[in-house]
Amino acid sequence: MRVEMSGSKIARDLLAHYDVHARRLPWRAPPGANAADPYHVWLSEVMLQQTTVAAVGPYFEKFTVRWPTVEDLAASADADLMAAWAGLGYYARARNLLACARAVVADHGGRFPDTEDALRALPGLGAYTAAAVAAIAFGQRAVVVDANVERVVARLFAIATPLPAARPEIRAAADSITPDLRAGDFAQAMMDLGATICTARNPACGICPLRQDCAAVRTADPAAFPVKAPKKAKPHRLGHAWWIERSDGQVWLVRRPDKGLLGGMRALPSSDWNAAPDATPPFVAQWQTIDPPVAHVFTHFSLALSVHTTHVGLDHVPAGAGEWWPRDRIGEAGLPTLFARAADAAMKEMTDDARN
DNA sequence: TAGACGTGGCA
DNA sequence: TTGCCAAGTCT
Repeated sequence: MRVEMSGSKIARDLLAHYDVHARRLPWRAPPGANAADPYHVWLSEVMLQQTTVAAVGPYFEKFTVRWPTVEDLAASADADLMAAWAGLGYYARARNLLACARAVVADHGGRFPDTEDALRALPGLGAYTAAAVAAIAFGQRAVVVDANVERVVARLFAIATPLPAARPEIRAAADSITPDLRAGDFAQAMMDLGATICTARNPACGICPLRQDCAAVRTADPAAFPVKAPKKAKPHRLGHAWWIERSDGQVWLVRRPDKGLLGGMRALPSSDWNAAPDATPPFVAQWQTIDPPVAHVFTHFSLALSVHTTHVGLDHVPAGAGEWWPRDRIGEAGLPTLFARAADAAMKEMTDDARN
């Protein structure tokens, strides 16, 4: 018989703290309730990838009201799902979300598999999410390592190897403190700790339940862990977008190719992101260029998007595939943020224009 | 395996 | 203003 049923001293200290201080989040089972719904756990985990709790909240609410079960989600039209995801970013997640829901229905009878390996085989579930769902929704012992856990573990063990080289070392250390029981609570407790106390900047070591267990708190600068490799500078790029407004108040929208930036999303017609300052418009007309361009920052480059507007008659036939969309209902088109801003700028310009 | 892939908040 | 950061995955 094991002496410590709940694993390491670290796990015991952390779980005791979690029992009192766990954050109440919409996708978590309330205290004392049965395990959380695997559909809710999966949906929230995907939404939370590289995304803050605050940003996810309204989207999780909207999705669970509109699609109460994984079967409902699997039956949704692609365009509806993509539009509902608009604004949350990393749109490959939305495409994979639908593919995963459909795989769960088609291959697993509408129930999520309960092992880490089977979960890992589903679209959009990588090492982290498969472990998190296995642990949180199904109570399996799984080593759940996200950026919070990396930070907490790097500090607990004062791991000086820089990321990403430190990953194997950090994972082994996380494994060593993960309990056999309550692995899901342990994972969530580690993430709560990372989000509220063991934060990236200005960690609150004074109130940390693990300060007695922590190697970094005994160093000059606990916040210096984890050590990170320097980042490369992000390039600046230029693009053009065209706001084509018909005399009946409708605007020409296109759908972007499934792969690549903002893949599968509705958008304004646009150039690529390595454009020359002077673009060739899609057709000859009187174009107004909005000044200044829309500035937007992506993960790997920043963009100055020059927006050009024109009016066309009812007889105008744009080249290529697309659809006319009422400008008054542009908010319902599900434009990603970049194009939503371009649309705002264009509509403001058109209004000012009409006034003069 | 390193780069592609969004967005908003904060210092 | 700029850079960092937030429950990563895919290729």
